Amino acid sequence: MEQRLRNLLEQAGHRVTEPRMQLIRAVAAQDFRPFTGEALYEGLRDTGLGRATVFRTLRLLQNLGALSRLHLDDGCQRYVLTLPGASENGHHDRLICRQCGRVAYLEQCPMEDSLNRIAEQSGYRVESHHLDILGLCGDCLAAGNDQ
Amino acid sequence: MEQRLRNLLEQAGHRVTEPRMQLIRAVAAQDFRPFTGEALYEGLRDTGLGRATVFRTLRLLQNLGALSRLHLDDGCQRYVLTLPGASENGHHDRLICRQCGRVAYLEQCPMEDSLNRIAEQSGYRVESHHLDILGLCGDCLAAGNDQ
DNA sequence: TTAGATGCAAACCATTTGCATTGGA
DNA sequence: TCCAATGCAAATGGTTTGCATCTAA
Repeated sequence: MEQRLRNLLEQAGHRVTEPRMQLIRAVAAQDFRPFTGEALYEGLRDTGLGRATVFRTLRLLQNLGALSRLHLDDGCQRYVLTLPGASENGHHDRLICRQCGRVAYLEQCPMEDSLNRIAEQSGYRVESHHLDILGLCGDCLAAGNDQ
Repeated sequence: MEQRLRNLLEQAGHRVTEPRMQLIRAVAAQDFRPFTGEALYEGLRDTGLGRATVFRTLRLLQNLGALSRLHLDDGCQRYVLTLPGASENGHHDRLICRQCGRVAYLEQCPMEDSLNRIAEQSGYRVESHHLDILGLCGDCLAAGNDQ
């Protein structure tokens, strides 16, 4: 995962700097658990990374398709790692556990069949979509956190 | 629409005050076009409404189910009117025109069939979901704004 | 060598809060 | 009457910007 992010930077013509690698390591360690820029900055504070660098680099990684934002009721300031290659079809269909926060990606888009019908009925030219499914993941159910 | 919002307030035991009615009129005038709290405040500034009242009341209307937030790339600070009764099933499936911004609601949830299958395959207990479809509406297509 | 990246601090912007005052039920 | 709602101003929180300095390519 670190390698993937590093490659993304290089291939887009951005420099691979020490601060960026430090951030990349921290991001990779989150492993599909959402995080805020501020939280990441806190965790990297002692390495000397500046707040601006953290936010700038997160935005960069988002633009490169490696991170996406989560849209929960408390706002949309959380980032999550995307699945490699998932950005090719332009969207991410996600399952989000409201208990532990972990994000899983649907391998297959459940909307594909519906989109043509929706376009027809609505008169829209459908370009993309954004689907988040909320619930409790198997682990949290098993742990009895199921209320 | 104004009446609907007014009723929501009353039925929930909130007072129907002059400032709130002024805000409700402004919100109703937006007619499924998204708006930010700040923009609404600007438009109401000369009526003497305070910023805090605007934001407090918008949040109240959101909690009552009359407004929901839009989740676009530039953040999620935009509100839109919901369809009356749409909050009963707990979610809103939307079509959003990226040109004119107008929001349309899908009458029928295109996910219903898929959700059971997704729950089964993922081991999640699916509780709700959030679907936004982005594209160009018929009007904008007809107007030639189609690039 | 040199544009791109960094760190710091200050700026920014939307939103929230504290508090004394007002007004709807 | 009396508590919910208001307006103001100040605080907040997350994010961005300006700028001098540094460093990867």
